Amino acid sequence: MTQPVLNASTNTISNDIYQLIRADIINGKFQPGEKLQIKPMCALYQVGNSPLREALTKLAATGLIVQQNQRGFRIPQVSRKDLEDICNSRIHIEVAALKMAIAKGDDHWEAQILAQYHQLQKTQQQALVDKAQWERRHTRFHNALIEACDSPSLLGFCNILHDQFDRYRRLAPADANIRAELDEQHRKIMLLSIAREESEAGELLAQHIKLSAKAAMAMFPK
Amino acid sequence: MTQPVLNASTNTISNDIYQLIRADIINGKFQPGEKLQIKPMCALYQVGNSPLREALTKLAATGLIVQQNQRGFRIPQVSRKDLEDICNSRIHIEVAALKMAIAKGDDHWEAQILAQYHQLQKTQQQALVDKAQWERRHTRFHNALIEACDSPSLLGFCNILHDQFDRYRRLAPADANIRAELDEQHRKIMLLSIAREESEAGELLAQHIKLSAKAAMAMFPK
DNA sequence: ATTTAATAAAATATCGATATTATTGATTAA
DNA sequence: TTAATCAATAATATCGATATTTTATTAAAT
Repeated sequence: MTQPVLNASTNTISNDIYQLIRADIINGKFQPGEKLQIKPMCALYQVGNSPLREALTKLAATGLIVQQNQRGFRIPQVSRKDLEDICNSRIHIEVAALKMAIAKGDDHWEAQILAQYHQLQKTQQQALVDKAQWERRHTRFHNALIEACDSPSLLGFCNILHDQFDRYRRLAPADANIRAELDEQHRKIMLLSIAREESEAGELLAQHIKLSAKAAMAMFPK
Repeated sequence: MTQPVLNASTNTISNDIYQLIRADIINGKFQPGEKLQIKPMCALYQVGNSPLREALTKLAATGLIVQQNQRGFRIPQVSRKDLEDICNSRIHIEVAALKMAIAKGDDHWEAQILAQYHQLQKTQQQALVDKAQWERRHTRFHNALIEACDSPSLLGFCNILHDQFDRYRRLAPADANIRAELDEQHRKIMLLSIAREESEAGELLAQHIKLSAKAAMAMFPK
């Protein structure tokens, strides 16, 4: 009796394209407020009507797209209020998940944090930083921190918020000083987590999220 | 210059059917683990292929359905572990939202809580309680409590968790004693919230959620 | 000029048919 | 028997075409 093997089965077009569009939105390939018309999108991604719509529907459910009845799909507008909401919720939920992970994490959890941090470091030390790779590894590092929280629902919410947050982060110009401080925070969060310093790690993660949002926040008037 | 009027526009079939299927799942019209085949579902809901799939895709994104690549959709299995996760996350997020609402809520918020509580009461006092109506009003009451939290993302997560939680609740047999205590908790939560007793209201809501889950939890071995 | 109405154009949402993939059942080999 | 292979059946996912709804354009009216 073999296990159902999760669903490593063949990917669907709908699913492939969902991932593609998701990445493109986060990476700012579309403007805030931009209309995503069906026919042009089909042409752009080389797929048919149905799988495209399924992908957009799914993205709408995670807040990376907004859907209006009979009026199609568009990229959400950006605003200070929205960013503040995402930022606050992310702090609230991700910090809770980190504390739970610190309470429950095992050797494998610790090892994964170290592994992902190492990979992130390696990417940063390259002469010409591969932006897409950095994004992927940065996400993986943050996920590794909370993975042991043992709560699928919280992990799901963290992913949703992370995606929305990243769209804002990539919208803002990079700042070398802030970047350096963020990197240092990564290191400290890693060490504090593995040292099981629950509240200190949580507090630092909260600060880290706030600092990550700083550049994007500056784009909006108070 | 007229406002875009939200999207009160014509509903789509996809959207109508999404709401219908969502309600049917929460109300236990399908068995845990049951396969949702496309053709039979089209026949059952009297709609075509595409809008059905879009509705199912959306439901999968909120966790009320699971999707497997190339193997369609099914109702999620139930388990103690899953229920515990949903219950804990709901406590964590909904209590936070309540506290924020208590901090920020205005007259309108207070009035809405009173109004929704009153409606819920009225439904309960009927000779023959209309189950569907009670569910609707119960959801509205809980939403009214947290609505003023001013966080769209937290409200969204609360809705997702509420739906998943309700499926479990409706799975378990009703217990008159527990029901009476839950009703009394509603009253107290309402009063404490309007009295701005932040931490007491939060604590009671947490207990309320735990007690709501009690009957369902008893269905699973420890 | 600015709104209102009617028409044309464009876009969305939906249908019905089909290709692709998974599942079932039968057949053969170990 | 059990396992493995292949064909048949059934189900999913996708395509292409069409009906419905929205948006843009033009003409008429205040």
